[in-house]
Amino acid sequence: MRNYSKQREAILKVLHNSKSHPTAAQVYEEVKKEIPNISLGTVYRNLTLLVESGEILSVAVGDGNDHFDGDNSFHLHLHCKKCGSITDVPVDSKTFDALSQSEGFCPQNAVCVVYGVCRNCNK
Amino acid sequence: MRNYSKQREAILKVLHNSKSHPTAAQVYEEVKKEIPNISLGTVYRNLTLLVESGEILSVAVGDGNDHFDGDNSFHLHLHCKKCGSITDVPVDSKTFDALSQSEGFCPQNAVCVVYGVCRNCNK
DNA sequence: TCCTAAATCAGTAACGATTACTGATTTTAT
DNA sequence: ATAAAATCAGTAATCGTTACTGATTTAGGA
Repeated sequence: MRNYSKQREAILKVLHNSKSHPTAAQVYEEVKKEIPNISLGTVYRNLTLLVESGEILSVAVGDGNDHFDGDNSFHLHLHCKKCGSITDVPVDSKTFDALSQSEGFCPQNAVCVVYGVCRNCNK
Repeated sequence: MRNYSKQREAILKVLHNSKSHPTAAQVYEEVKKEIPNISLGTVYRNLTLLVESGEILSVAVGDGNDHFDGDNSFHLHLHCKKCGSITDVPVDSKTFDALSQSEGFCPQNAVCVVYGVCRNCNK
């Protein structure tokens, strides 16, 4: 039973209008432009709710902060170890083989996590 | 200029002998069996060093803890939202399409991060 | 519209995984 | 053997995140 909330709406809008995969703190700064007295705790709580409902994705790239993605479709994230940028790439069977050519991105390593329910828990 | 250290060796051995993708605290508990007075800080510092040198992988599944993988080859991780297990799966072009059949795993979502250096930073 | 219960909020305190610091110990190369 | 650099154990500090509080907003029935 989830009620409407202006704050959650604004947070979702920030994510839909951004391609930079902001952190919770960055979402907070951005959403403050629309709702100046919003609380950082509110941002965290709603980001968690939106991740749980599948409306957004949480992306951990190992820089100590969670990043959030308003695009919840299945795609890869290219994370640059120098500038820290996170770039979306659609997934197809050639993607992994052809990253250097198609994206000018030199892949060094990758961590992919597929979320779901395992065989044992499906029984 | 990296020196040998018995502690780092033992940590690496724990990861190579494990398929369960332990957290830092779990590595600490395991490595204490061999080096009882090892410090948790030492475990964290060496895990960071090993990740930086590419000898191990850090896998964030969104449960609040970093998990570590002694297998640094490119593969997927299946994370069960019920039991929290993390399972390795080799990557091939059919993998994403056939997860449910081949692994009995029902994929709900996925976050894949490819680490590397982007086009701009390669200039 | 009015009213009540549930949901959400802002603000703040607490938590806990991780990092930084200290002086002692180990490693490596001379 | 010795000295500089690396690493260590132990502990304190950091900081992203979560939990708690009493106040406010939402939703649905009277």
